[in-house]
Amino acid sequence: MAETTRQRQKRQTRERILEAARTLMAGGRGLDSLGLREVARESGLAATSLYNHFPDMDALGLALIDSCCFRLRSAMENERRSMIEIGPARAVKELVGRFVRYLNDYENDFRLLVQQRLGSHDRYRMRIQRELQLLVDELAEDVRQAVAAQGRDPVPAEQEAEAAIAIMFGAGISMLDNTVAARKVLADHACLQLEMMALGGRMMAQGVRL
Amino acid sequence: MAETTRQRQKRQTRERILEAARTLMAGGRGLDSLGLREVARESGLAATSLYNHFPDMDALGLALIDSCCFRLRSAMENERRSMIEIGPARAVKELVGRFVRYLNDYENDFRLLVQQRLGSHDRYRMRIQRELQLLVDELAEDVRQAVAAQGRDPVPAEQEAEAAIAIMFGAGISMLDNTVAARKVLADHACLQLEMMALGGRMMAQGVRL
DNA sequence: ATCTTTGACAAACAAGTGTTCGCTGAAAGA
DNA sequence: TCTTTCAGCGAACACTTGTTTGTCAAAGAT
Repeated sequence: MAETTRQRQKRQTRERILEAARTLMAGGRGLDSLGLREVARESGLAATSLYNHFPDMDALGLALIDSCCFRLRSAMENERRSMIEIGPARAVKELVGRFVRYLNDYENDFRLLVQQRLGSHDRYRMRIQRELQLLVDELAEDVRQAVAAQGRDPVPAEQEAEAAIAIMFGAGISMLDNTVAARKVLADHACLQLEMMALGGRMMAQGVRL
Repeated sequence: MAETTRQRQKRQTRERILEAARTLMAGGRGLDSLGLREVARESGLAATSLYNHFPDMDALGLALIDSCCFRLRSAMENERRSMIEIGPARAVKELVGRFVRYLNDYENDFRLLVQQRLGSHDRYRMRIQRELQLLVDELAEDVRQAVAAQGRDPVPAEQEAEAAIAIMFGAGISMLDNTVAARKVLADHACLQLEMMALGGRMMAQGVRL
């Protein structure tokens, strides 16, 4: 069934509201500090009109977070050119590269997600935690594939992935307060750290211990 | 010179204000959502009295953050029983152990720090970033000492420390939404991840590559 | 004992908050 | 063509916000 004019306009307005919220947060402001009237003003609507699109302020925030989760997933989605083909060193570089590109494009998304990961709002937190877990799982699967090709013990794959995400997000947080140019060196650091991690995982699977 | 009655009372009142703010944040609330009047009410003072202790609301927040930084430093301070003595595996366990104890004691401190690390307030952010950098530096020094005893190349010591902090903080964030009991398994994961990291660092220093 | 300092307070201000209600005009369905 | 639906709007409600001003009483200094 085709979309009626009404439906299309409503959808567009809704998008305009979310975009306005994004714009307001661009200066580094937190989601909590956004006011309904402020968002309404920025999107050129009356304050009350927002209630035609979101039942309350929380719903708006959740919609915003949802879209951020979606874009993070899309940006970090692996093309499944497995590590086996390109080798682990290049795989790390690709992973970090994707992440840096995401950060440059959607810096405020990332800020919002990391901020709200520990926000006061339970629904927001759970939504984000679930998303990050999916990210870890996906990466763990990649590690497991590469590992299987080497006949390694697959035990630490999840731990490796979890640590890798922690390292990358930590680097990302540092990058936020740096110029795009200075981020390159931070990205190199992250690569080195991830390589150490991968190397340690391989050795540990081979039975080497500290 | 001895402390006069006036000075003592003022100091105590100031402490009472900060303690009230802490109490209000105990439920997981963010610093941004705290109102001056709310803090005043909680500490049994008139709203205007807070201005006798802090020039404005931002100063109160900064004082709060400062005290959180101090407690984090105190809790994580190494007794300098170097890794050489106890071995890297036990060193990791001790590090994580200290961190978990800190987290159980000062959960809201940690929450506040991680939250405001990406907060909208520049002064807050920089204060926290500096503190975390000190933590990394300190840990890197420990790593370097252990490394020197083995005649290893000291290059990746800072990277190893940075990654280690990222891993531990990542684990800490996950722990926040879990019961104290369930945190033990997360702590074990963190230990494993840190061991992988240390192992990778050692191998890399020996020239082993991916 | 007198004078100065100062922490605590109440009142007030201008502006902000999220949300509800009743209305209007245009699009959708009959 | 007539009727229903509903996105957008202005007014209003009952708060809350950070901050300033002036007053008062207790502590410190002389």
